Amino acid sequence: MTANIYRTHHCNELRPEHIGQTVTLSGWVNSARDHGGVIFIDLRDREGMTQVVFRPEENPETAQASHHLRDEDVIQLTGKVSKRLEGTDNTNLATGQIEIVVSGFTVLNKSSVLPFQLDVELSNEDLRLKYRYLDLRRPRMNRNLRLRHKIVKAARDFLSSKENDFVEVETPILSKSTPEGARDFLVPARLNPGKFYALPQAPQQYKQLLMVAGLEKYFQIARCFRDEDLRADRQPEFTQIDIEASFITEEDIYRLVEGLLKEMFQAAGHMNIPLPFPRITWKEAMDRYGSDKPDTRFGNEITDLCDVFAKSEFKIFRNTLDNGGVVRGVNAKGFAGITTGQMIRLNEVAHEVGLPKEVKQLAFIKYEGGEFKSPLWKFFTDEEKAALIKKVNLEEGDIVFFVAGPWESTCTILGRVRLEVAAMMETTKNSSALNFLWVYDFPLLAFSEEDQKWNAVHHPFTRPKSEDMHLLDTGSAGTLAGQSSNAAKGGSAPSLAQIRAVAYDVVLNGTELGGGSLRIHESDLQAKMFGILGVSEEDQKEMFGHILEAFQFGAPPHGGLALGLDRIVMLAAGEDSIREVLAFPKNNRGQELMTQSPGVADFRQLRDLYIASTFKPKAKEEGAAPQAN
RNA sequence: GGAGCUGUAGCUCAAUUGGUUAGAGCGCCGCCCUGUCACGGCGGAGGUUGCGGGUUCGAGCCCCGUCGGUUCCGCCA
Repeated sequence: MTANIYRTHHCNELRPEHIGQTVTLSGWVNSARDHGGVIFIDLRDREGMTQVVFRPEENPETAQASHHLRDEDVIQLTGKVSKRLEGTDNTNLATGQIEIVVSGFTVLNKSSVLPFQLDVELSNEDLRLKYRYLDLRRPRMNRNLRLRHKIVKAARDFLSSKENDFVEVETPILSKSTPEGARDFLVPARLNPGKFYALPQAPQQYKQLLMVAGLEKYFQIARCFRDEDLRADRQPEFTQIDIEASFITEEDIYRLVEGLLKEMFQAAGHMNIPLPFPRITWKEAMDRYGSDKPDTRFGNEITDLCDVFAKSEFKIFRNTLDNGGVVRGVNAKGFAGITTGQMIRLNEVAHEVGLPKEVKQLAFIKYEGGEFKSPLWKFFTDEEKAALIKKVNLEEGDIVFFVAGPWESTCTILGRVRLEVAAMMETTKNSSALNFLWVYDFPLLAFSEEDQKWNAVHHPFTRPKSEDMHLLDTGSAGTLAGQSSNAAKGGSAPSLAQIRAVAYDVVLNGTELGGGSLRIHESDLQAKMFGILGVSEEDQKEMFGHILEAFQFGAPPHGGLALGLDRIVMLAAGEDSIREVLAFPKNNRGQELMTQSPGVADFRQLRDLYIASTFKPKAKEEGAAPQAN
């Protein structure tokens, strides 16, 4: 710290070797202990705390004035570093062997009583957000912000190092709307009446065009914007570490990102991160974990039971199997003691993610007290029972949940059940494991029943695997829906659904940290993709003409990835919400409660922008006059 | 858009089957206190139980509506 008129040292600096020196400190009153005579103050700054003492017998006027100090007053004081009295050292304080005997002080700013205490956990998040500048004074929040800085710095340093040599480039925030993906935030363009900028959902096109520009290695700590509903790990504006490089393969990306994440987590104090990360295909992730972002910190994997029930006479299983569906289960080890409430909750969860309404009750078998308990048991033959017990390793105290249906939704449902059981059993509660994982070979396309068309799973610039490239021609407009249902039944006819992308996600403990892909760099292939996605040639020209044209001027093969910085910091900090690692986050409705954004716009502002709001506030009651509050 | 949880003093929470004047801790204010470190002691202030309606002799508690918060589903290329 550089000494200046406010202070010669910070509050976590003075040690016994400073005894005898006259020092000046500035900071906040963390607590005041007024004994009537002698008064103690813990003075706090961002580095730590130092006890200061006011002694009436040495400086009567100063001591008298100190009676009026209250918590969170900002003061500047001068005094002599002294050894504490015998037996009064405080081992909880780094500066606990010394204290400052104050000769004089100034109140720089008096504090009113705070709306909440800084030393007590607060459950009212509204209040925390309204007074965020006070909330951030608390050590935990202060630590989180500084941790975030360290992690970002580690990322910058790693990518900028001589060895990696990436170039940080800023791309526009005022950008252009794209048809695919999330809802855009729009900004009216005053100089172009009737037109709008869109805030970027990601710098995707810009970074690819930087590759065409010959930059070869680009990164950016990029703010991204998506106007969708919020979650604990989703804010309307968030930060990505955005990376793109030319003349590389996915192996280069894996190696780079593994090194990068290791550096970032090490900066946060997590030292044991073995490389390389394990890899799993999307298909296997779905098969075993029912998720494209598996949490591998615990077992209870999904077991396929099609062979066990291949000859089953049980109607539901029979029909499912005959229609190309699957029967699968999850053995929740040691969860036979499930409560009624938990069972109800599990059913809700299963229905939320697609268990058909007709299936009233998630099927189960539990083995408890040497007895098999199940509504289904009576439908199974002895061979089936024996095969089942063996296949899922059903032991005393276990409960197995079953789902029968199409492969993907069956896996998804069981995957959610698996996670919910783990949450109920608090399986990962005290785990410090960091299970990094690559998920690769994602499908390129998914058929949307809602839109009745094929959509890009990752984004429209994603490169199909070369061995699947020929399948791009299997899609012709009239047969798309038919192919989709064929794929859903696990049919083997050539289908757009079977095309794999050179796309990969990096996952940590069941959270997607980021994802990327190799890109299309050929204009004809890119045009073909847009065609499959149902973007008309006219729209292609209008919305993507620049990128299609760019790909005709010597575009290098390229690819990249984006990492969700907020989530990374959240996990590194051990927090459950990214709001805890953002200085000024928004609440569930996208409001920032401290400044009260978003706010209303003045009629003149709107007029300048050539826009008018069509919003009509709901009338409270018929005939009731609107009330000001 | 849907579901769960939730709303009581400045903060964190309590209040038996619906039953007297809605309590506690912390904080705040006043007085006392010269070695504390979450200092201590004594005293005090502070509440339209989110809001509106209903049931009841009686509602913080039950019912309906509404508003806010939060978690999840939908959504998030």
